[in-house]
Amino acid sequence: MTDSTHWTDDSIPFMQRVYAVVRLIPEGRVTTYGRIARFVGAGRSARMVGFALHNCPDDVSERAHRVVNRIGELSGGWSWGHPAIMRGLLEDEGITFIDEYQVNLDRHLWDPNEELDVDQPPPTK
DNA sequence: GCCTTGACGGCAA
DNA sequence: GTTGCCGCCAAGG
Repeated sequence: MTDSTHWTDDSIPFMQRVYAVVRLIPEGRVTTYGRIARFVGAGRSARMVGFALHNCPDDVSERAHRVVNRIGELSGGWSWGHPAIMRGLLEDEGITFIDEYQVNLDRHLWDPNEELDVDQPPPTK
């Protein structure tokens, strides 16, 4: 395939790659910033992932609550106004928590590196 | 145009 | 095993 658009395509803005991954997060699953960063070829730039989501469009914001840090904690829960809102959304999707604001990654972790293929181009919305 | 901050992660001490 | 620092890249002041 002569796909000019793949996950590690340099012609695609980093933030846009992050948005694409977030949009593909299945309902009832969670992922981490580091996993996404590594998948898009950002390596250790997990910080950018969070920063990208801070300026994300509304459609991505709808799925951003499924993105947590490496320990499954609701890092910037206050970005939605209150972490309880985020927790409620996750619980409604069937996500279980090992703590008040810490999800059970061992049970719901969705790793793009495992579930997706770099050769499979994003929707490129 | 330069410096600081930022939804984090990994490694070193 | 825990705490702290540095690194990553981008955007705002």
